Order: sequence, then C-alpha cells, then structure tokens
Amino acid sequence: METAGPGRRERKKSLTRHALRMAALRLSVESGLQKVTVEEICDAADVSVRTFYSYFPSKEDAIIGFDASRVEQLREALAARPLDEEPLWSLHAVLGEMLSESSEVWPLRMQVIRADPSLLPRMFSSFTIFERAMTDVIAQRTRVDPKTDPYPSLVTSVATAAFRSSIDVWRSSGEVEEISDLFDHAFTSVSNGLRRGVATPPVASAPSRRT
Amino acid sequence: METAGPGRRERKKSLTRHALRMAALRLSVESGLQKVTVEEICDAADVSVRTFYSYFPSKEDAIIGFDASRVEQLREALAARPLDEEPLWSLHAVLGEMLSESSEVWPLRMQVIRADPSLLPRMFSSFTIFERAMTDVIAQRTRVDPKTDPYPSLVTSVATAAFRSSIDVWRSSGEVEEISDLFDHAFTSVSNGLRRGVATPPVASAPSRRT
DNA sequence: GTGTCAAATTACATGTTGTGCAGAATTGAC
DNA sequence: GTCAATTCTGCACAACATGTAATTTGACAC
Repeated sequence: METAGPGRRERKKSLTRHALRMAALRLSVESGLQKVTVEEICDAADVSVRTFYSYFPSKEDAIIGFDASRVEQLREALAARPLDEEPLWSLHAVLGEMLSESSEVWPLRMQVIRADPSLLPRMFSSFTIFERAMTDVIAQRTRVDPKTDPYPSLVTSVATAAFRSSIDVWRSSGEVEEISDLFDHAFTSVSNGLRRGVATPPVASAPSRRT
Repeated sequence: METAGPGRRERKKSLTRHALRMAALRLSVESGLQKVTVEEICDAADVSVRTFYSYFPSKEDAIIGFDASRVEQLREALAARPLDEEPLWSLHAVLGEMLSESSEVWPLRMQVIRADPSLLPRMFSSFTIFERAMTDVIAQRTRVDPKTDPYPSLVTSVATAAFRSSIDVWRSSGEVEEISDLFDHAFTSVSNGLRRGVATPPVASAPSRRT
C-alpha cells in the first residue's frame, strides 16, 4: 500500500462530516429543514449530538455551509489561471467550475432551498470566506494591497453578485433556462458596464469556459 | 388638531419598535450582542419578552434588520429618478442616500458590527427584501419581465455588491478614507466594465450625488 | 505488544432562543 | 358605556448551542 495521504483519523473525520451532511440533506428533503432536529440527524449518522456541533456551528451550515477545504481548492484554481487574464474572467472560470460541479450534494441542496427559500440568502452569507480568499489571490496577482486598493474586493463581490443573480433568475424563471447561459450572459453584461440597451453579443469577449 | 396621520395605535407601535431597537443597540455597544439576552433588552424597553418576538423575528434583526417601511421609502426614491437615467446610476443615487443617512442608529450599528464582524454578512442577507424591491422597480421602468429578463436582477445585485465592497474596504482600511469616495469610485469602475488598469477618472460619467 | 500522548467522541448540565396558546389589557368606533 | 378588534402578557415547552469532564480512539515510539 502506498496511499500515504491522510491517516485513518483524518479519513474518519471527513467520513463523519460527509455522513452528517448527507443525513441532514436527506432528512431535510423529506420533511423540510425546520422539521428536522439535530438529534435526528445525529441518529441517522450515528454520532452524538455534541459531536455534530464540533463539525458544524449550526444545523443550517450542514446544509448550505462552505467547506474550508473547498475554499482552498478554489483558491488554487484561481491562482492557476493565466496571469494576463482579466480578473473578472478568472473569477468567471472559477465560479463556473463551482456551478457545474456535478457533486451529489447540489441537487439535494437545491431541493431543500426550493422548499425554504430563506436559506438562499444565508447560503450566500457563507460565501464570505470564499470571497475573502478570492480577494486575497487577486490582490496578489495584481500586486496591490487589498487593504487600501478597492479593486480586488470590488471584482470579487461583483463576480459573486453575477453568480447570485444568475441563480436567482434561474430559480424564478422556473429553472427552465440553462443556468450556464445565464451565468455567461451576466459576466458579459458586467464586462460591458451594464449599460442598458447594449445588446450583449453572445459571449463575445468571453473566453469559453467549457473545453 | 389635524395631524390625521396614523392613529395612536400605530404611533405607539413604532415607538415600541424603536425603543426595542435602541435598547438592543445600546446594550450591545456596552457588552457585545452575544452577551446581551432578549430579556435584558425587554427590561430596558419595558415590554415582555413575548412582545419582542412580535416585532423582530430574532435578536439580530433588532440590530441589523431592514425595516419594511424603509424599503418602501427607498422604492419610491428609486421610482422618482429620471426615466432616462442609467439604472446603475439610479441605484447609485438611492444607495448613496442610504449610506449618507444621518440616522441615530448607524453609528451604534457600526460599533456593534465592529465588535462582531460576523454580523456584517448577516446584515447583507437582510438586504434581500431591498434587492427584490429595487429589481421590481427597475423591471417596471425598463419595461421587462424580471422573471425572464436577467437585467434588473443583475443590476441591483451588482449595485449592492459595490455597496458591500465599499463598506468592506472602508472597514479594513481602518475607516480612514471617505466612504462616499470609495462608493463613487466603485460605481465608476463597474460602469467601466471593471477592466483592470483602466484609470477610472474621478467620477467622470457619474452624475454628482451631492447637491 | 506495550506505553504514552494527543485528538476525538461522548454524556451530562445548563442557559438561551423562539413559538404556540389563552387570557388580560388597551384601543378606537359607535 | 358598550363592544369588537388588536395588542400585550405570562406560561409552557421543544430545540438550539456551549462548557465541562470523563472516556475512547488513533498515531507513534520503544
């Protein structure tokens, strides 16, 4: 055996974490998050209630929270973008990757949110750590101090705003349009300065996201 | 007497609401929101705990929540903007008004947030109802259906993103710069498509906000 | 294997939050 | 003054979230 990787301890931890998250999702899909108690989630995952709170600060975070490990992945993804790319489009690439990730949690997550839309703002709140990471990387790449130069913070918050808006419209339109189209369009529109009436040509200056 | 206005009932209600909010703010400034219990707030405002929850859904909302009445004011402010103004700049005007409002709550609010920055994301979450209102008005003004046309949603979320980012940078820079300058600069930058390296001339295409 | 240490899990106790409910008090209209 | 509607209140109660101390588990050296 050569799978050095993380030891049994770390492996069990992420297993428990995942079990808790999936239990929370599955139960919430059935009955709605509000009707599910932490105790039920823990019974399903076979851990004590107290342990739950050492993995997630609250019930909601098990559903819509952002993993610190995931943030690191995305940080590296952003750092790997070509240096001459406009930061806005680098973020487009990273967020697009996030959007199209075919994990098992997204469909369930969306189902829970559909039953309780008040979770959506809360989910976007949890993007804060992600935004901070992106801001840092962009500041590094553009060689400015994020504490004084507003640019890195502005680009990331605008990019996530485009992301948010795309999901919102996608949802309120009955989830009928292709979300990646809305997403691409949003970035093109932002890149054009959001001028009204400017017909945004279908992904003109946008590097294509899918290979 | 001719002050028809709202009757004694409504007047008392907003009085109680305000008393609760101020009590929550004052106590939180002293000890931090987490150390303050709802019971203490209610004692200070001289109402029962049960009554508190008929005014605010949670303790945090008393501090950073968005009044429905305030949303209506801002809705009207947006509707009153000239019709030929770019929506982005209409929002700039409305949000700017909000930023420079010299209410008694903002300084206290900011002090509480300074002691517990995790309230900031939560506060922005409460902007949701505001964003929905703005989206509606802009859809009306541009004569599109906000359910299918992504433009209104996109402009508002980008505008609030610029707002958010300005506050963030203002805070992390030690609150030393003039926030309205950061704010104006952010909108100019967005209007220019966020292109890096494009020297954003100090409020070029921006209509001046202050008379 | 055995011993040792650090980390993780656990049960227990506890304070707080948020809600349902039913009765008392207040308000405004007639 | 009567009456209906609204608001406030006290009480009960489930669920949340955290501190603490004891126990179990994994990692590592010998």
